[in-house]
Amino acid sequence: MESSSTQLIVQALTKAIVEHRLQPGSKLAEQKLADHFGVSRTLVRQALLQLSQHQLVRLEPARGAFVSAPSAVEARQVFAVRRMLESEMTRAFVRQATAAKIRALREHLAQEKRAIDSEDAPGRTELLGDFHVRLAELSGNDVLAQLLSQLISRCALITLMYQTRSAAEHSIDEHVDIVRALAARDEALAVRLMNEHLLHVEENLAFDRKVPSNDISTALS
Amino acid sequence: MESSSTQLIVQALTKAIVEHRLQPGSKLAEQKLADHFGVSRTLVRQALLQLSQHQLVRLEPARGAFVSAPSAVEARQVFAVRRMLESEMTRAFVRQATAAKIRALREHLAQEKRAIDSEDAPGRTELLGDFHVRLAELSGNDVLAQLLSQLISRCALITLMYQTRSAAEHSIDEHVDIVRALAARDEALAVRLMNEHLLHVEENLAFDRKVPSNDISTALS
DNA sequence: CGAAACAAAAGTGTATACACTTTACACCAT
DNA sequence: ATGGTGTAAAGTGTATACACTTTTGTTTCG
Repeated sequence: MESSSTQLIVQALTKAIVEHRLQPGSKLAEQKLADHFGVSRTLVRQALLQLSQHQLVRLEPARGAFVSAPSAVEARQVFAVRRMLESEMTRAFVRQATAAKIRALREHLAQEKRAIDSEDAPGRTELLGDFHVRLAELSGNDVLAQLLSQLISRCALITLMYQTRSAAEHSIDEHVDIVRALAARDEALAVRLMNEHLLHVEENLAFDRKVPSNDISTALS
Repeated sequence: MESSSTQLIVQALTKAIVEHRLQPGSKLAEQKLADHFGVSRTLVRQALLQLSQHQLVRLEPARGAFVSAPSAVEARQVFAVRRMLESEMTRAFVRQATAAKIRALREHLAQEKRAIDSEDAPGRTELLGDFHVRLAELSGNDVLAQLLSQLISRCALITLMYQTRSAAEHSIDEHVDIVRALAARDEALAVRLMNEHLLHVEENLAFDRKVPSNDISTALS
């Protein structure tokens, strides 16, 4: 079992959703997606089913698939879980940090800094999220890394609506501080900074925006 | 989209896998399952796809679906994540515990005690896991509850191979202690007990058993 | 007797067909 | 004009068909 075509569709749609080219609430019609990707509805359905499990898509019986529009409550719960996982993950990282791992993180920070000037908000948000995923991967717990990766995709859906450029800069600064603490093997400080960082990100969300609808073919092309 | 038939199949298979009626490594042939549930392969495939996302099933390209047999490393990582989530969950519970919630937990403990005498090992393991899921649900974070529910299913797959009756009794005792601490609103103690409990469960695992194979129709009937 | 090669059977991967539900729109009555 | 009704179009839900891959069993050769 398992087709990589399906996986490609999942990735393409995930990217489009997380980058808000497909806006929350948009209808994802199976035949249109099938035409766009040049496959049958079968594979599209498989992909949509997966995305619904990742909570990026909502399936309504007999009505079809729609890009998720997470509620404020849900958003806060996701962030709460992230804080639980990431504070401990930070602790784990410090305990087995190596020079190579620190170097990898520093390289990522450089990438973030380069992206800050671009007008590409989705790209920025993606990179900011990737920092946390990278940290999870480097922490040596694959299960954690995969879980967190999904949670962060989910966050991106939320964050991108509200993240301002100044907030992005703020996040990068905090990432820098965290890496500094990690490099110094200062467990307590790193954990505290990570927690505060996540709280700051959450605080910067304004849960009172409109969600327009969108067309598929323009968003994916 | 979304069929409840598919969901029924997922639940039936999840139960069978978690209770070890379908043993790790067993082949899950689509047509056999389809015949058994009286549906077409289409719905079975959807179910298997979901189960693979829950890590209860492994899909091998062009070879089919097999019941997962988590490695020792993976098991330890899952437990590590559980400790991260559940210690914080315990903290959250204490902060908003009510008499009703404590009562609900006590009722669950009574159920566990009743099950301890039965020969039904899968049933015991299931109940022991349910305690943690219940706690998550009562803690008020749905996202956490759903995540933990999946992790615990995954654990059951592992645990059931090794859990002895004495270990089960031990777990129940620890559950009782935890609830006592929760009722006393003793946050620090409850968190500590939960952490120790999870460590004990993990310690009791012996990662050196054989995994026999199995037939579908007998296991599901 | 054992191993390699081939053929048949079983099984997966994807597309398509068709029933049934929802949505869109035009038409009619008020 | 407006609101409701009926009909056509579009879309989803499930089954089936068919190509292609893997597995299995048999036959043949060493």
